[in-house]
Amino acid sequence: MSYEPDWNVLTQTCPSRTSLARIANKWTAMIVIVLGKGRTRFRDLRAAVEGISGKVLTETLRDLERDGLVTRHVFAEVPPRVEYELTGLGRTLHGPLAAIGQWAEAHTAEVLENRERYDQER
Amino acid sequence: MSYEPDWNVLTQTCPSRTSLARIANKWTAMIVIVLGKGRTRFRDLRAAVEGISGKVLTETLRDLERDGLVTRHVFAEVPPRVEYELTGLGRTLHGPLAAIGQWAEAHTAEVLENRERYDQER
DNA sequence: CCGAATCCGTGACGATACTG
DNA sequence: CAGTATCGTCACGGATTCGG
Repeated sequence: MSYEPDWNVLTQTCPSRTSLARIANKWTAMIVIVLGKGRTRFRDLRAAVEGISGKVLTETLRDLERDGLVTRHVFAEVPPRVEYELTGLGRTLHGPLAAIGQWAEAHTAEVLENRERYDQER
Repeated sequence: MSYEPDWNVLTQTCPSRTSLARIANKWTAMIVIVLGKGRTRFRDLRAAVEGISGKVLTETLRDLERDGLVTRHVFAEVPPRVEYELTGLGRTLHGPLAAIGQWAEAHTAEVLENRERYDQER
């Protein structure tokens, strides 16, 4: 794995920032977390990521496919069936995103307390 | 460190999802990455996170302060000086977010290739 | 001069209806 | 069932102005 130290997400024009913007968002995180469990059908993905609309799910999956993080498997059946799966590249992203999700779950109690204290003080 | 298995970012109404939404965004990631280097003045933060507007930086820092991830130090000077610093809780988030940033920098070449291939095929 | 508030446009997101 | 299309809404984000 070659690393390009020239690329810096903090630099405005660096292409790496477009990658950061794509992966550092809640829908991408949740989708990749679910896909980490294995190949998943569109319908099940939509059910697992509670609250996501079909439109947003489709769009996010398209973007992930375009970036080579997800592969799309279409079955010529009626009713149609489409399954999504992490690519090798996508699997390298699963760990970091899962860590973010786990951080959120593990520290929410503390965060909620902090919010209450902050809101009371003002 | 107690972990609450009941909390699940995939559940629509779970409070942990509000935490996820806050930390899984590009501005938060970049700000926390910079603050990981140490206490930083607002002006320098704005310069380091290239392209961010003053308004967005202020708002994001307020939210991070509210959640207890960042402390705000105001100096009664002219011109004014305000410095921001990660809290203990904020430092526990630095690693995961830095990993996301490093992933973006490390895999952008591959992502760009994938995008070109995808766009040519259609 | 630096930090923050105000104003306002744009784009993301959700809901609905429709097609293959 | 898996999208696509259209539209309405609203939060995000940029430019500008204000305050100290």
